[in-house]
Amino acid sequence: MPELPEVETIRRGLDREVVGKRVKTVQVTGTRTVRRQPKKQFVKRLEGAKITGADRRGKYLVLRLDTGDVAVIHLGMSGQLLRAQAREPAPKHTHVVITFTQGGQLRYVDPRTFGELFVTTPDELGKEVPELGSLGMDPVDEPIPWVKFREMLLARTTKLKPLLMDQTFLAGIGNIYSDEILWEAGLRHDRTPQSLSTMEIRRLYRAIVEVLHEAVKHRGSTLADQQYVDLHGRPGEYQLLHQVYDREGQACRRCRTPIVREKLGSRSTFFCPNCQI
DNA sequence: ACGCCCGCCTGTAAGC
DNA sequence: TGCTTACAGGCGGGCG
Repeated sequence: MPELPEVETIRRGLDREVVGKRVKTVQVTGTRTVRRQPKKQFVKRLEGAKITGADRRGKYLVLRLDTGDVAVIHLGMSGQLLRAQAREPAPKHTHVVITFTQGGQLRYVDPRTFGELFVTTPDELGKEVPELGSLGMDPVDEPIPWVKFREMLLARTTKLKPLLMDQTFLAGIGNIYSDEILWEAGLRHDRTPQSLSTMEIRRLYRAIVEVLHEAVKHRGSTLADQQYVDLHGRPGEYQLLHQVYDREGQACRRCRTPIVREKLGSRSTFFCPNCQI
């Protein structure tokens, strides 16, 4: 479900709501959510720890702990983190509940169970967790120098859409934002980096930064299924500004041409056949 | 090293 | 009103 803007919105919520709090108890009820280490070890390394910071790397959330460990959260397709009071009934598919000494809980809810939580050390993050060690630059967290972007892009031969979604190229972009970025850049999903003019590379670079920043500003995209909500259960608003994603047959806001949906593999790609060349 | 396809899951909506 | 099928923000692995 969530891509960089949604995860960043949740990170900001964690910064306000759980950083500074101390973990009292941890309950793991789901069987798949904590799968990288024994559940007992996960619980033991969290209980008693104070959360000292909330970071994001691509689509991963990293909570720093005063024990020196870090708690890593990946939401997969349907994961939610929700702030709640202990007396409120837990929603269906609540798999992990973290209760704080000051009261209140952080709940991990995930119907499809693709997401996961684990506790590790900062050292192992880069080494023993390969998907985090090989993450590309994060276009919101660290501005990418233009020259470096052009260099990185031209070193790859993958078509633009799968390249944007490749987490080792750039971290945080998924199916929604790759389509939105390519519309903004006026480029088709199947162009190769080598086919781009300098001006087109510049447009792509600018579109990546602009679309992601705008989406963060509007607190991410919540689609009809309401699966993405922030810590307080509130939806985002960037879906109102989507130009192509989930707009098959609707008029392009720039040229009125109907938006086309194509299947690439098993996933949908939306684009304007007139504006995107 | 790549691109494609599947599997991992549940819920919802569309189609018959 | 069913029952069945397709599809959904991610990712890793296996295949050719």
